[in-house]
Amino acid sequence: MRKKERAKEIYDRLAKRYPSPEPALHWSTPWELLVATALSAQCTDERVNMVTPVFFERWPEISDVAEADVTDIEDVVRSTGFFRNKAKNLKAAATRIMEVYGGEVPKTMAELITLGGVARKTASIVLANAFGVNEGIAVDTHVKRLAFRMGLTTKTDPIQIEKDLMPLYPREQWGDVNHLLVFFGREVCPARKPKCDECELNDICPKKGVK
DNA sequence: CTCCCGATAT
DNA sequence: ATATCAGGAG
Repeated sequence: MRKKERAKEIYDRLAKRYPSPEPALHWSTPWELLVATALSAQCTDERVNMVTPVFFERWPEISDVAEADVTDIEDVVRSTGFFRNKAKNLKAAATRIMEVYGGEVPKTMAELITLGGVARKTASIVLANAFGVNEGIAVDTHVKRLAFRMGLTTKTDPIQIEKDLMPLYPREQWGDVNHLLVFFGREVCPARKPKCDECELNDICPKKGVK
């Protein structure tokens, strides 16, 4: 089976499994999604969802974060790991949004990645889910692993993987490609013990039973 | 390439 | 004890 056909088959089967995929992170505004996604680096979404309510109760507005003491932010986000980087980045991002973007989260990839701690992955998540804009495919640890195992890429660099994936799917599906691969990665094809015996992609998986 | 880094499963 | 979890920057 050709790569593009396999890519479509993967999407169709997973879309049937997950009819209305939505982010597992809890959020209600573009800023909240940006914060939640930034905190999710090397951390489970479950833990992020424990931290963000505390974060947004303490600093409800972007301006509150811009003016907050970095050590206070560190205390709140500590349990998500990389807490010094995350606290510093969020304060810097909030400050830049206030000073440069009039207090509104920018709606383009080019602008979003100028914020501290926001690269293509986080920007793609915010754009697709908060603004309904597909400028890229968010390549996180799950997308990276699934794309490799399913033979959709041979690369290891997320930017290169994204370039391999984008031509395989119509732009309007880019946001869902991320969701579907993330959910399926978590439930059926995790890093350690993939459940190949109960996998509905088993017959089209180049790596079935391997690794 | 290295470093950042806590929480949890194995 | 080690690997992994919705990454990003120097």
